[in-house]
Formats: sequence, C-alpha cells, structure tokens
Amino acid sequence: MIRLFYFVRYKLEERFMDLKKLAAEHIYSKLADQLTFEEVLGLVEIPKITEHGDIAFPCFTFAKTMKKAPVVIASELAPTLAGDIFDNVQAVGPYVNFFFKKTYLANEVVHKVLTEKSHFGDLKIGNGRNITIDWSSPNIAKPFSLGHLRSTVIGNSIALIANKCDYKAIKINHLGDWGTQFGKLIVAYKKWGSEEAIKENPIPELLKLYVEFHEQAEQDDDLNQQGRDWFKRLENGDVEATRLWSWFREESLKSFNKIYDLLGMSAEYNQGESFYNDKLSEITDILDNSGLLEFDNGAQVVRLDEYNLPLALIRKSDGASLYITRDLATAIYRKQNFNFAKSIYAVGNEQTLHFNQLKGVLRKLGFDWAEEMIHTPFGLVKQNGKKLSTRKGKIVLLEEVLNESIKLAEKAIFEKNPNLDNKDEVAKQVGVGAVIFHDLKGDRMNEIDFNLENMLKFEGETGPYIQYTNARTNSILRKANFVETNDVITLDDQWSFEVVKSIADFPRIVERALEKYEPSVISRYLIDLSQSFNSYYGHVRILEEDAGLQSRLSLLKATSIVLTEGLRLLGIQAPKEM
RNA sequence: GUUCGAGUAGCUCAGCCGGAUAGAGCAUUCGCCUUCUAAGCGAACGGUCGGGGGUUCGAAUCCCUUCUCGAACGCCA
Repeated sequence: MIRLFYFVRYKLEERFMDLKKLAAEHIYSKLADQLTFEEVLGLVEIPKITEHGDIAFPCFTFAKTMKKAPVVIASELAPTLAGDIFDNVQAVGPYVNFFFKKTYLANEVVHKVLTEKSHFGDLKIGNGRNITIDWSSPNIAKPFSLGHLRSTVIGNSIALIANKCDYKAIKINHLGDWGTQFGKLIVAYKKWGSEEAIKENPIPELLKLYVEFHEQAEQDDDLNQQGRDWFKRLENGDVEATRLWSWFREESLKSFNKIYDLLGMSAEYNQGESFYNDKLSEITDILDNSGLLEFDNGAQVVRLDEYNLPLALIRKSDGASLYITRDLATAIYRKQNFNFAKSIYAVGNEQTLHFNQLKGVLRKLGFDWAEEMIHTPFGLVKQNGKKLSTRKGKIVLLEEVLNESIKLAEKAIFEKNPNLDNKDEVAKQVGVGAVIFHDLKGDRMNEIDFNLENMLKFEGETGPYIQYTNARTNSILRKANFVETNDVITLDDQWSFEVVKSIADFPRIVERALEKYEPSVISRYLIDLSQSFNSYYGHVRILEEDAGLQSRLSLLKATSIVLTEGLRLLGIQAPKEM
C-alpha cells in the first residue's frame, strides 16, 4: 500500500524530469523479478557518445549468474525492453541502448518548464529549516580583497541554492572588527594619520597607516607593544579608543556596502567579531566545567587525539581568549538563536584545521549539532604563484576590478549594440556578471592565479556568454511576439533534443550543487546548456513560418527560463537584451 | 616532519559514488553575417590522464607506493 502510494506520487511529480529515473523505471517494470529499482538505477548510465543512445544498460553483471556472455545477454534482453516512450531499443555489444522518442520528451519537458517557470527545479529538501552561512567577513580598515570576493560570491550562491531547496538561508557577515590590529591602527593614526584624509578616502588611507605601521614595527618593536596597549584600552572601554574604533568601523562599512550594492548581495545580519564580546562568558563557563581543559606550557588546551587532530589552544597563558574561543561562542550563539539545520562556513581552505578543531571541541563538549557544521573551503587567490599580502600593501582592489569590467562591458555594448536602451544598467550586469562567473566557474578548491585579462574575458566559457545566449532567446521571442499555448510540442531534430535533455537535467543539477555545496555544478551546467542552445540556433532557423514555429519558440522560452534561473542561483543578472 | 588539497591537450579547466572512441574554453589555422544578436556557430590541430604496482570482465576514476607543487600545523585572525 505504502509502496503503491510512493509509486503514484513518483510518477506524477518526477516521472518526466529525470531521464535516468524514467528509463530505470521502465527497465525495472520488465525485470522486477531479477533486480530492485535501486539496482537498476545504479546500473543505467548516460553514454558519452550520441550514437549509443540516451540511456545505456550494461549487462556485464548478469554474466556470472546467467552463465552467458554479456553480448548474448544484451541481444536477448533488448527486444523485451522496448516501450512506447522509446524510438529504439537495441543491443550494441554488451550494452542495451535506449533512444527516447524525441517528441514525447520535448513535449513533457517544455510544458513542465513553461508551467513551473522559475520554480522549475525547486526541491523540497529543507522543509523550511534554517541554514546559517558565515559569509564574506572582510576585515575592517582593510580593502575588500579578492579573497573576500570568493567567500562573498560562493556563500551567496550556496544561500540561493539552499533557498531553492526549501531551506531558509541566513547569511551572517562575520566582520573582522576586533583584535590587536585595531590597537596598532590607533597607534598609527595618532602618529601619522589625518582626519581629513580618512574622511576623504577612508580605506586607502587606513591601509596606508596599516602598511606604514608594519614597516616601522620591523625596526622598532616598541610599536607592537603600544599596539597591544591600545587594544587593551579598547577592550576596557576607553573613550578615545572606542571612538576611533567606531569611526574606522563606520567608514569601512560604508565602503564595503558600495561593493555589496554593486554585486547585488547582502547579509541578513552584520554580526562581526566584536558582536560576541559580551557573549564569551557562557562558553568560558562551559569550558571550565567540562573537565576538558588541560594546561600545556602554561596555556590551556583541549586534546583532540581521537580525531587525529593537533590539540586546540583555547586560552593564552595570560588567560586571554583566542580565535577559536570566539568561534565557539559564535557557533553556540547561532545554534541558540537560529536553531540551524546546518551551519555553513564559506571560508578559505587555509582555515580547514581551525574548523576541524572547532568542530572537534564542540563534539567533545557534547553538542551533537557539531555534525551539522560544514566548512566549505575554497582555494587561495594568488598572483604570480604568490599569496597576496595585505601587510605589504600587495593587494588587488575588488572595486577597481569591478569598475574595469563594467567599462569593458560598456565598450562592448557601444560596438555591438549601440541602440540599446538602458546601456548603463546592462553594462553593470554584464561586467559584474563576468567577475562573479569567473569566480564560480571552477571547483571551489582550485586556486585562482589572479589575471585581470582572464577575469575580464567575455568570450568562451564566461558569464557574458551565458547572458548573451539568454539575450538571444529573448530577442527572438520579442520579434515573434511569442504567446504561450498548450499546443503539443513537435520537435524531433537532434539539436533541439540536446537542448531538451539538458533542460530536463536541471533539477538533478540543483540537487547535486546542494549536496556538494558547489556553485560550479550550476555554472558548468549553464555552459553546457548554452552550448547546446547555440548549436541548435546555428543549425535550425527558429523564425521559419511553418507548423513547428510555436514548438521552437516554446523551447526558446523554456531555455530562457532555465538560463535565467541558473544565473540567479549564481547571483548573476540575466538581461533580456545586451 | 605531520595532516589536508592538487597533478588530465601549449595555457585554464571539466570528467573522478568504475563502463563502450578521455571532453570544453583559450591560443593557432581554416570556413560561416544582402533572413532570428558573429559576446555566436562549424572544422582542423593538439593527450605516456605525474611515475610504478594492485583490485576488476573493464581504471583518468577505487586501493597501495613514489615523485612534484600548494596550504595549515601553541599563545595572530
């Protein structure tokens, strides 16, 4: 009874949306006495070569039980596996190859997308539960670097993907707004700074002070002590220290917000490190009462041998807290206030050990939700094979990169489509889109060697290429005054079929992107879909006045919906014209 | 040294819960705008999937080993 219910639901909701499942269900219905549905699903695969059909069923595993050669089994099996959703089911060597009926699949897929619109691919996985995302987290008084761009863009996309899967994503900007460096900055400001200069040009001036401090401190160690003293005063609520700190923080936030506006991204909460200043006592009590703390060379540590991790240093010899202490308080605060189903940290690869230790300590403290803390690391941004260093003033300013990209987009529009209405807006969408896509195109863990020229390419596997493909579909739909109908889709050429199959894949892609917390699953997919579409466009004339016109336009509409939605999941706009 | 990550075409990468002839983009060469946006399409060129061993009917993919590169590794964050 339960099984039947499942089966009916499955048919209604998913039947047409996943070629593998669709074929597996069919094969299972013929081989139910020999295999379970899951076994069939595990065996079916999508062949690399189109001549081998849309779905292949390898017969090697039957060879032993049936005591026959796989080739023989395949040829015997093929005729029994035919069905009305297939044009052709044939044995080729040890495989049974299935060819879907193109018109059937095109009709199902296109109508489903036109009906569901941007909700196509929505998945009911999260049941409305919260996911917190430790997001962006630039350091106050330092420029917004390309490293923070990665956290911003990756975390934002993971949030959007989670929301599509029925989670409620909460991005929390864990600003680096506390620590000894503010003591140092205060020292530098008092020695060399000017109020007017900072008001005029906040971040570059603050950066100048920061760099100057580190240069001077190399000669004069007393400066470091003065820095520590001023930070102590700040912690103790000294009026002057607090005033300067607040001012630096405000000026920095203003300039960060300019960048967030440009990217079209924002946090649900700005809760930086300073936010937890008055929330450390709880974790301190928990640790003191846990019996886990041990003294080691004067400092207090927690051993994590059972996780094969080096011990975690929790408290300095002078009793002061450390990074991990603050992060423990942060994790507990987030659990208490947001009751997250998962807590994601979009933070660089170099902090993997830190997060493993954080998780280990929480686990030893008996918090079982530590299992739901997920660090989604990403590779470093380098230049000429070297890490970018703020301290030496070697840094690439994100704002300049974005503005340069927008300028190039303007130039491209001026050359290619000078009559475009809202040039400025589109240039912004394309320029910013190029930078975002470049960051999200590859595996998170890949290191990025910064290269402005590569970053600002608008041809090939780029953001603008996807946007252009979408603009193309919209241009044709406009020209044709397209109106949706319920007419049966009659597409049966090979090029449109590739587009149909790619569209049908979208829900699975969303699911996979969520499973792996990997935006590049989406970006890769969008490249595939765009290539399929552009190939179709190159081979078939869409605006031909014949019986298939409405079908072709419907496919374009469906393609546009999926491209737009996919770009949205990356945090990229999809202009209808460019 | 220990622990992670990575090594696939000249360059940047995809494929990695094993499957049939290892795929894209860039670069190079050639072709396609008097009909839908050429930010495009088609074609050519380009490979000891770091090396070695193993498991398997079958390995770029799994296991072992080795080399190379990167990151992290106690009082910074």
